[in-house]
Amino acid sequence: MLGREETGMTGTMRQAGAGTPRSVDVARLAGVSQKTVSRVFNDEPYVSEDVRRRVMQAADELGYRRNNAARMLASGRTRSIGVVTLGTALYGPTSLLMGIERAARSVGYAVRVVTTLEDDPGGLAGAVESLLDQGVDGIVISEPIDEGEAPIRVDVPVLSLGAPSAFASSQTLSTGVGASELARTATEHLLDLGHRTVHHLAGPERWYAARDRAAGWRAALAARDKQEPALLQGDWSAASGYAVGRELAADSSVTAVFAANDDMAIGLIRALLDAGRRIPQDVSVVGFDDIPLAPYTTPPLTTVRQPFDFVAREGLTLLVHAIENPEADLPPASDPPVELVVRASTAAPRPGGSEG
Amino acid sequence: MLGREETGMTGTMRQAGAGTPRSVDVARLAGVSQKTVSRVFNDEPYVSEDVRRRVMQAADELGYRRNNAARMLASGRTRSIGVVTLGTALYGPTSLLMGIERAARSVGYAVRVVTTLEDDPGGLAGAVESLLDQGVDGIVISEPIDEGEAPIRVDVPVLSLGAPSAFASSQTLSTGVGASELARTATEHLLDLGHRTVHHLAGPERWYAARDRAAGWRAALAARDKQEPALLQGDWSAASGYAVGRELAADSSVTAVFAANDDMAIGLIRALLDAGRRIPQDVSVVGFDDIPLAPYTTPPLTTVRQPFDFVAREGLTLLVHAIENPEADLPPASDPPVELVVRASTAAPRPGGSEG
DNA sequence: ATGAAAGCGCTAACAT
DNA sequence: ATGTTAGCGCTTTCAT
Repeated sequence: MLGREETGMTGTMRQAGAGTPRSVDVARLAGVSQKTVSRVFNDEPYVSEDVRRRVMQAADELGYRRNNAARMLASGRTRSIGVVTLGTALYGPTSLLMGIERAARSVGYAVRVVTTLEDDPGGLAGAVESLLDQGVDGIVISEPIDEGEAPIRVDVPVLSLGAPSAFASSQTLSTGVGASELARTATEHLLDLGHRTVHHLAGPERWYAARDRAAGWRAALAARDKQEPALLQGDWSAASGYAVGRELAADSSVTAVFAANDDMAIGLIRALLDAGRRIPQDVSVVGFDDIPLAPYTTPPLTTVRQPFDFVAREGLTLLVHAIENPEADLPPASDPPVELVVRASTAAPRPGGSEG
Repeated sequence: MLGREETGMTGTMRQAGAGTPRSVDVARLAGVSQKTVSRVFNDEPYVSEDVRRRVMQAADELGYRRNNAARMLASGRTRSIGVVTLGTALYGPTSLLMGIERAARSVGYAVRVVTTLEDDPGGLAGAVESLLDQGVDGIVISEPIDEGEAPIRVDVPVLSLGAPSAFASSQTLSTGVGASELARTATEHLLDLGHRTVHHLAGPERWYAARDRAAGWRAALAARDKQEPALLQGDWSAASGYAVGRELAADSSVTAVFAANDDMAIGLIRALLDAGRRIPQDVSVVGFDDIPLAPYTTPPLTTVRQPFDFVAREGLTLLVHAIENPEADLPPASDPPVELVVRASTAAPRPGGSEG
């Protein structure tokens, strides 16, 4: 008594429901071989129209659905990519995540997400480990932070969105949002308005995104031989912008500040306003991101728009290319559009009013 | 010549790298059976400390990692849950998503994400289908929309975050953020201040979240025998709040409005301000969500805080319970805390100034 | 406390 | 154009 033929009730409940149909069941009903069912579902060539139709109908009738685990095991591919992103509702990272999901689904890839906390040491490594355990064909690290760790070896292509990657990988890709150039444009806008110099309210030092923006700001200043004020340090939050703003309000020599994101710009403006300084008459401020609220703040915020969707789509295309053509060269990434959105938070400095 | 023993190079490159170690390799190196390796990695009982250590070391040495596809196939469980969420960076849905991921990971579940576009008919059904194809043990639908569709049959537990679900499922769960009660609190705050009545700027009708808030607003009004003004219709965006605000500005009889989210409240305020009305002297407005920017707007926004993290964690706990105890009753959900955050956008109406 | 054997439901290679 | 066969790397019985 081996009971080999009595498969059907195998003890444990399989795939959420005991009577789930298999491809063999479909094959039997359609009067073809199991392999043919597989062919139909994978859109392989050499299947007659007639057979294809019969198979589809049988599948429909039974409510057949391919078992992904079996596919993964047999093919060695998961058709899914993992995304490591910050576990907060920040506009930038979130926009990137949504863009990636959309792009991934459109090319037949599923998305697994793991979040990190900013103050969790080794969080990135843990997140990547977890994705590797789950099984993914590629990984995208969105807006990475410099954790100063030893590189981890990863066997799948890794796309770093917004920075160089700390992960050694067979293929390490990287796309930027062109943050540095965007930052430069923002700074130049202020300079063009006639400001003597521009202060910069930066994001946390460990973020590559923050460094890029600071670099762009420096470049703009240097190109016009402007004096470079001390960097103002924020943490992306409006609260940090507010804190910096309170200090800045006392210094009447500052007439223009470029904040590394819109949230900080808004916090900064609130503090300045509370201190009785007028925006933009007394001080101009430009943000970064163009969040949906930017046009509605007081005053409406001048900012640079980050092409999140563009970057997400382009990055994902690169990653999928690397996954599916392991040896091939990577297609060059095109430059994202730079867009400065001038609203009401910037103006020329008051003549002669800039010196305290 | 069957070559059965020559396994090792099986033609196609398996799992991103040909030489990936299997559990047999670990077993061999540790001098135990393959099953024992499995035992160790699953924390099963009846493994001696000595053996456990040897296995772990061998695994470490080889860089062994369990193959998830094989585990899923053999066990019939994916240990992952799917999340359907709106593909935008809205604060609420995003916060829920992040909260769910964190909670899921803490109990050993991976998260698959699929986004929907609001104007994509049948988007929800498609998203759920896609998750089912990928293989998930449970599904959470975050902030669902009433698509008026026929219910779809799903074989896994479904958790609806913020609304009744349109999916027939073996177990359909549902947790609310207590939106209705929150809305009621917000409205009462305005009434307590002395306003004759309160207008409501609602979210899109198809959203259950919008309906809940409107219901809470109505209840508060009814409880005090206040006249119920016509509903103002928005779409969650600040832009829609702005549009409504422009119309409202002309009507001096409105002194208090409760917006269904902070973004719309901010757009509304911008329009009112642009029209020369003062906030809160001429009109009070309260928002909903308590987004991080709320304290920094002009004026700082009075709003009700949604307990996203609480709801996400609690909902996920429920879902996992349903997954792992298919027959058991569900533990009752505790009520989320209600929190009104009073800032500067609300005040008592000017005496006698409320009639145009 | 440990091991041997038998699949899980597919895809891949090789027929035909 | 379609079928046959042999795994993919685990977990699950069931022995011992």
